Amino acid sequence: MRGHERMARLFKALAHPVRLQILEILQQEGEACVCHLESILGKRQAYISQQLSKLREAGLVVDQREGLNIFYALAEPDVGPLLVSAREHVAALAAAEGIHLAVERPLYAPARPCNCPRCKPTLHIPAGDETAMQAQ
Amino acid sequence: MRGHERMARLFKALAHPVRLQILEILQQEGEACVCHLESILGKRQAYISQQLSKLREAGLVVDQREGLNIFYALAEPDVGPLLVSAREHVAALAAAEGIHLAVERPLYAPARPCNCPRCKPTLHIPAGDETAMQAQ
DNA sequence: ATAATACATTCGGAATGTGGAATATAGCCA
DNA sequence: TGGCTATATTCCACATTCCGAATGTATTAT
Repeated sequence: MRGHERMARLFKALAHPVRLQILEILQQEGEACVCHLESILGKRQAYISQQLSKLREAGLVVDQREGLNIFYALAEPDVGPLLVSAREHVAALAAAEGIHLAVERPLYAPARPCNCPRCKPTLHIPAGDETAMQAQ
Repeated sequence: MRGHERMARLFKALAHPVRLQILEILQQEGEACVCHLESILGKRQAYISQQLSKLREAGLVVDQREGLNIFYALAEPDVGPLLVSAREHVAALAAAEGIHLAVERPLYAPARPCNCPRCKPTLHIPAGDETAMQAQ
């Protein structure tokens, strides 16, 4: 397959706000189970699973079962650097429009803590704070 | 608008092989008129214009009329670094699959030289050579 | 075996993207 | 003015993606 088609497929997988959020969470937390993502994003479980499926097909994440839970993590090679580039570009574009976007990644915490065994109870920001990465 | 939606819109604009090729050509040549892109890519003029329109809406390219010709160039801030990141990621992924993709950008030349005033007749590779960036 | 939990998949209608064909517009020249 | 050239836009059929609802599957506990 041509390189451009591979790149297009990669960008297609990334062209969705919820998928981007999932990747960001995985980049920050290292790994997360589905219930964790569900709690953080406040979306239905099936919906999260659908988006994870797309990310899996694109080779962007890997999954590992551990009892009832399935933990997801960024696949190697890591998309992290690419996401950083994209964030910088978007921030620069927004700055040129006079809009300020937070460049640093937001700290995620589940709205309601999920009860998976490996869920740490350390919540970084109080639930309901959604000002990060938001246009002003 | 949320930062993730901005990023998703950016990736959506990039999620198309012909648009990626156009950006690559502009990155390499600095600027190009539509007839030039038409000659290089071997696509219909209206089709090229459609893709350029998408790139314009996404704020990725700027156009400048010069007589009958309209010259396109990458907008500032430049998507170049982001494309480099993406190319590296795709190349690393392909390498992990045992497939070799050329990482360096291919040199483009029109199949038939177009007759716009600023078209240089320096052809880098003979017409018809399409092995660059192709899986082996 | 049954139930419960955590996650995945399938289905279907609405929305969006794709690309061909035809047509429109803008600038140049006679 | 009219015609020519370079580029843009509109229209349309078809394909794909999105996301809610329902259902399926794997694992653990009782």
